[in-house]
Amino acid sequence: MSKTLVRFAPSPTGNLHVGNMRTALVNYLYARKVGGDFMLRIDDTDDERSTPEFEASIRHDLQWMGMDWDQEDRQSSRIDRYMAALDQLVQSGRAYKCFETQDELSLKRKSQLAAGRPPVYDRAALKLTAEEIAAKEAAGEKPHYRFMLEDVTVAWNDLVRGDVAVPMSSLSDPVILRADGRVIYTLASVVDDMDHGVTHILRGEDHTTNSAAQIQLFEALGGKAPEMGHFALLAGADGEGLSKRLGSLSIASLREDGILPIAVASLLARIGTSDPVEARQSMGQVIEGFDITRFGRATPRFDPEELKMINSKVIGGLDYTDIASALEALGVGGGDLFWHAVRGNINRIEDAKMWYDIATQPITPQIEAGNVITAAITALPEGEMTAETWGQWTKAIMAATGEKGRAVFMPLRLALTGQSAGPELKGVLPVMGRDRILARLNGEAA
RNA sequence: GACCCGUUCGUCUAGAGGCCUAGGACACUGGCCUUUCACGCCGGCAACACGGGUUCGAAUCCCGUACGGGUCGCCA
Repeated sequence: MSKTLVRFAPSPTGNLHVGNMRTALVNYLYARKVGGDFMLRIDDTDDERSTPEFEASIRHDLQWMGMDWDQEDRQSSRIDRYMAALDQLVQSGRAYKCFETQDELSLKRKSQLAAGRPPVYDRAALKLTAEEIAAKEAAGEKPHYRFMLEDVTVAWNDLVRGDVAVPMSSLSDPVILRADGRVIYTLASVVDDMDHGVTHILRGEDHTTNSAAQIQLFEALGGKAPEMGHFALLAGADGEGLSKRLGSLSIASLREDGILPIAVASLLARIGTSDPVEARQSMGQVIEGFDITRFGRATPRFDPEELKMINSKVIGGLDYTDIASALEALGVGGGDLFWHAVRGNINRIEDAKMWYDIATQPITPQIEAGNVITAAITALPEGEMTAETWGQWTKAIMAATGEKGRAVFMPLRLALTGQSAGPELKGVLPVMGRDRILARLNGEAA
């Protein structure tokens, strides 16, 4: 049994969104769970749409997510291999030249559709004689090549969908080389998977029929298809296909919204499975609980609100050492004490800055009538505000006023922060400082 | 249009003929705890898309309908 190798094979024709990232993540987790290798393969055979910028962005997003890869390759560097494979298919009679133009083909499809028939290629090119082909080529017509499908039902045991059967009669012979000489992904991918020794192909169910054709391609090339797993695609929160609104769900936009990678991983690795979605603190935990057999066949909905909630939970469990540098970059002080006070009250790390500003920049206090504030002013301990100040102070206020609980607490919160809800004041007092506390208790905008 | 897949609490799902007066998690919600909030603990609300059939018995099997997703590219 060879070592498990899976791959994520994006084409650099756009930025990663949650759907892509889920595919990448599933592959990554699968590899890590069994101690196999994870490969990044850049599928850039479509050089009209592929750009270095998109490739860089994809790499950046993957790294941001905390995914590392053990191997990498790119299709544009393997053209020779693909041409050799094509040659092999031509020799064995499985690949053939076609001369229809794209217009002719789309016209053909249209009339088939109109007649209520599946738009399957009619293999007209197979009827061409050697002379006709020679004449066309002499006239300067460039052929494209198709792979001849065997008319059987291709079946396999899918890692997530169970027994799958695709009758090939419903499929067109796939084009594998374009008239302009560029290789099509269908062939390139199979050649790569064979050469690299990919053991499992895990991708979205939109590839199911592709897989059926490619299984024949693997065999025609003298190889054997890897294990396959096709998971259901994500839908939006309203049940609509995700593709219609990808813009707002790009990884980059999530990052800008202050969503942490581990929150994204926590959700994407579990959505559509029977395992509970929980906020994890590390990729190791996500890997540990991953099980591809838990995926269902139904289309799960991806709700950005759920991601936000998970993000809040992740943040609530973060230790100061985890994000000390991020806080420093934001200009948030107060150290461990302040962070612990604030982490349960924020949805994004950036929000810590908001509470820090409330503690350190002038605000308008809300002074509630009553004797609590008066007592607070006289009872405020002298000297440096520490972690112990809050306890001593409130105890003194309670003793002086006879009030307790919320009656003591809320007036203080309103006066000190101007808000009715927020982080534990115990951790806020030290950064606020005695002078500002006193001023706010006196109703000054300090 | 054809073909494939799907449809169980708001959400993700468990469920492979009697174990289901349908279980869990998240969300929501009531209470307890607590020097607010949160956490934690205890409780509650809440679903088998619809219609036929098979069967002593169906969420589970069959047929149909509706709805959703996917595929049908010289994209990947």
